Amino acid sequence: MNDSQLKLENQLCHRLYMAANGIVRSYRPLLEAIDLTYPQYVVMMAMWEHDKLTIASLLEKTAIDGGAMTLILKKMLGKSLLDIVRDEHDKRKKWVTLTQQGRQLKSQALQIPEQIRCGFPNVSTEDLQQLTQLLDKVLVDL
Amino acid sequence: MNDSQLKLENQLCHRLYMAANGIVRSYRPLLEAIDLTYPQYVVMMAMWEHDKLTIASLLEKTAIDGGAMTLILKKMLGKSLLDIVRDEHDKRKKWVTLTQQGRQLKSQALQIPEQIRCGFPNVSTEDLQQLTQLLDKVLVDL
DNA sequence: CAAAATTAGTTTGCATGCAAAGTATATGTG
DNA sequence: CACATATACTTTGCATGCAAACTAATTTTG
Repeated sequence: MNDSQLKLENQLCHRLYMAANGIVRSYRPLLEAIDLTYPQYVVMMAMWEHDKLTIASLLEKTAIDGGAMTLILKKMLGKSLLDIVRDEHDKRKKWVTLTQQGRQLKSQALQIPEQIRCGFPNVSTEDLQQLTQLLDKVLVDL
Repeated sequence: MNDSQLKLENQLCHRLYMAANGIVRSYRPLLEAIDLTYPQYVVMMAMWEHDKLTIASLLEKTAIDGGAMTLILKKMLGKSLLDIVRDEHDKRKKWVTLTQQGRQLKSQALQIPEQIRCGFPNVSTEDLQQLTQLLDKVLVDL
């Protein structure tokens, strides 16, 4: 067996780990300005796109852990960014909707993607496309 | 402003987030067999490669958070995987070394990279190389 | 050389990620 | 219709990730 395969340098997983943490870290100052954590921002993006979702579909779209989601939504409720109401017919379900305030926050978030993009001058648009395709290949195997 | 840029589907960051969490998750059953968490495994890889490191260089090589590292090393000490001794001349420094047991664990870990690899039939060797290169571009901008 | 700045680690408080157990509600089966 | 399952969430316990404050020791400066 080749133990070069155990070298940190050769671990795709470790590169992903560093890149994912690093990028989330680079969002932090921008998100602080609108008082959101990164997972909260992910929830907001899902909501801005769909306006009304059950918690289950929110979990599916965001890939956030269920247990964590309960707390995240609780925090966001406290900030009046969204409302949560139980489904009339299926009382297990809960519907999440944006408040006026939650909807308005979108205008302040619109500039974030571009600002983040500017922080990665070394990554070209083609690089981005390739990365997207390759990561999707990884994701289908998960 | 184009609000398609705020769609979850278009976020590199979210793909990285899902891929990184997902891959770490796929390590879990294999690492459970040798009683390591993923960050502990990362520390072990660094140690197998270098045999003796200060905590500072371990932090640099693994990119693990300092506060977390203290706890991780404490756990690993408890499992007798490594020893930690204060530097004679610079009493701020601490040296981490592998115990016999820690060194021996490597033989059981040698098969992990290949087993993980097998879990991603959709990702070719070239894909892996490309991903590595692209992630390195991201990493230099962090 | 003494004060200021820096370095190496630890501690603390908060926010997840994750597995597993628990609750409430619905649905499927006999 | 009663019971076993399945579904949608919540709760709990543990392990980080992260920023900031803190301690101890070393180095730099004036």
